[in-house]
Amino acid sequence: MNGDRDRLLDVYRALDQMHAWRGWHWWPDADPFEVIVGAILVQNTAWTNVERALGNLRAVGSLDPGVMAHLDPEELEVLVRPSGQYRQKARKLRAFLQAVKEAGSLEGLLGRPPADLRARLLGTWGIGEETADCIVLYAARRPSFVIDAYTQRLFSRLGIGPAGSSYGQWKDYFEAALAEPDPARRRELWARYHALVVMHCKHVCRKRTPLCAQCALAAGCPAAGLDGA
DNA sequence: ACCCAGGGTCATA
DNA sequence: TATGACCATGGG
Repeated sequence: MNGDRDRLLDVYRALDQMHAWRGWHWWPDADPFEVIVGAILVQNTAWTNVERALGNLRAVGSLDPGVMAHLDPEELEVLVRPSGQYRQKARKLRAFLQAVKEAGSLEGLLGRPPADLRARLLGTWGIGEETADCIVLYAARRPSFVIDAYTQRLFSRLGIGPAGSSYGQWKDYFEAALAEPDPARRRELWARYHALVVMHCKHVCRKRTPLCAQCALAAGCPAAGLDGA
């Protein structure tokens, strides 16, 4: 529906005006493999912890699929330990490296048609829908809208969203409402949209300390009355 | 001493 | 399909 698109673009512009000053120290232009490692390590984890783990990996030159693949599994666990759930995360990284191996190369894997790539990622142990979409969007740089807990929380508050509540329903809703004829423009809009949502929720629209009265979205946000005395 | 963070898997009903 | 236990570190 066209009204949905307009509402989403209004929110987009509001978020952009609020957070553009923060700069773009987010994934959009980072190295693809680093994006993928970050996407796996950040699962249910604070980003500051992920930065430590990425720092460890960088320090030993392992932010490279070929190098990481030759690490001792136990050594990999030690390196990613600060990101929490370190045994699971190390196993997930090795599962992804196996997928790379089967595809021949990282470029070969990321170069597959987006739907094919997404299916292959979902077939990899430790990669679910959100992580797969992050990889398609920010590493392979193809359009695929990312849904996360922030997105559902923010837009539920604003009374915007699909009929159902499953990941696929949210994804389909945003992709339909924010359609663009040109794939490059589509990817750009979706990438920036998700980045803005994350920035907004990290800095403003947090669950325990809603600051909606100070937020440009306050007029449409039911949580606006929760803060203040 | 809690609570929770940019999820995902597995077992159960 | 849907809910719950589990993973585990570090910051507030």
